[in-house]
Amino acid sequence: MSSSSAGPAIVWFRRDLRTGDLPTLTAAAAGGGEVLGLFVLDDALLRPSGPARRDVLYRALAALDDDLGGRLCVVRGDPRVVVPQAARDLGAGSVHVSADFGPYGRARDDGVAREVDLVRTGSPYAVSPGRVRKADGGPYRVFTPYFGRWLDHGWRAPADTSARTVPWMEPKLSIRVPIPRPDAAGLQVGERAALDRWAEFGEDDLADYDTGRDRPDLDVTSRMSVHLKYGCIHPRTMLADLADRPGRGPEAFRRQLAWRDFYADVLHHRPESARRNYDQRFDAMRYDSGPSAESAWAAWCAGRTGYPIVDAGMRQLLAEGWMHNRVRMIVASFLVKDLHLPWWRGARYFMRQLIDGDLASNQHGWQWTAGSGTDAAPYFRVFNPISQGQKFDPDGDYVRRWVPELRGIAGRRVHTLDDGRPAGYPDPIVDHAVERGEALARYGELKRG
DNA sequence: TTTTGAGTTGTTCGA
DNA sequence: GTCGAACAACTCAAA
Repeated sequence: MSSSSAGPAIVWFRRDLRTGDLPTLTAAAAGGGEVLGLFVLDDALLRPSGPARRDVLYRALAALDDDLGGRLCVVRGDPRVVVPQAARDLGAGSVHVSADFGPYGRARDDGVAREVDLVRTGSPYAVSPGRVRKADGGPYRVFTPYFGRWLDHGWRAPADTSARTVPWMEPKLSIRVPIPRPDAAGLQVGERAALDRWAEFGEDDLADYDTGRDRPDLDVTSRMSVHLKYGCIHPRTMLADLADRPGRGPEAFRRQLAWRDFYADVLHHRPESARRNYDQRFDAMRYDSGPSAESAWAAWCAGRTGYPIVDAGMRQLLAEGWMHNRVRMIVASFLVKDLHLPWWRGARYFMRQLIDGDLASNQHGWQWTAGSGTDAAPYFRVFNPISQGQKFDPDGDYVRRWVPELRGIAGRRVHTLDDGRPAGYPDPIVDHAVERGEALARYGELKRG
């Protein structure tokens, strides 16, 4: 089959909900005919997403539909069935996608490709998984050398954006369903919102990103993760801007974009590591179970552990569907090393709650904390939730923002609660010093085992 | 071929 | 209060 067939071309949107800097669209428009914009609501992906991320998806779809002049065609079902059906109904010559490298996405796309002419152009990454290799051809397991090759690799300049004005086809498919439209109030997502936020971050906080990014109280991170999640902006667009910005801040931000690519690369080479320990020696790790473990789990989820920085983070997650990265590490360390619960429970909970939940970054970030991943933290690196709070939320503003019970306590004493706990705020559910020792003992067993 | 040094995100202890 | 050492084991690149 060939993309020069008589019928229209289909652009099947997935994690690329934009029209600018979109190679898929350029490829589809090259045939000169009409283009149908298609999105598939796939329950296999929607179910584990949780309501907050589904809401963001619907917002991004609504924005894309507006950009297409109301011509985005949304259908529901298994893509292996409905995409070929759409192609048949329209007599489409080809279906254009940007490549998906996740375990589910790859299997799904291989299935669709058996039925239609599926043309993969580009991916959601600056450097696609599998393209950065060691001299011996194998994948990297350590970030820093990966980063060196990643920088050498470079990325193509932003694609021609004139394809924005392709002749979008009227979506007259019978299987079309309406786009769920959340309230106009709330988080702004979509291509325009992503570009606006990126410009705002570049003006306000990028220059000091290297130091400010670790301070949850200051709230000066980019908050671009949610826009990257559904491809409302491509990292290539951001890297092109960063190239004109010297300094430590832009450099630190470029590193963060490389981490996103690194973890996608790791997952690409080891798809089973989304669910299982990357380092299988950790399969022998002892975890707590039973009623007291479940009650600790419930306290962690609800933000009622009695450790202020942990509770602030978990409550921000519940309220915003987002948590500052430094605090993600603190709460993850607490679940794994203070409560002795398995990383994948925390990872699954994050994937349900987070609006930016990205499988590769989330699962491997958790494995980094647990020590079972690539480039993992040394096992003895156990975060102390009180000193982490004092160091990164030095005036206690972040804690007071998210834990109302503690608003009456001024300054950094909100972390130590030296003068007692306000009524209604729980006592610590565990003793950190004791559980740190317990965690080290269990890690020690792995080495001997 | 072998060796050497460095590596996102830390804490505690003793001097 | 500050400071360096110790807390493993392994990957990877450069010498």
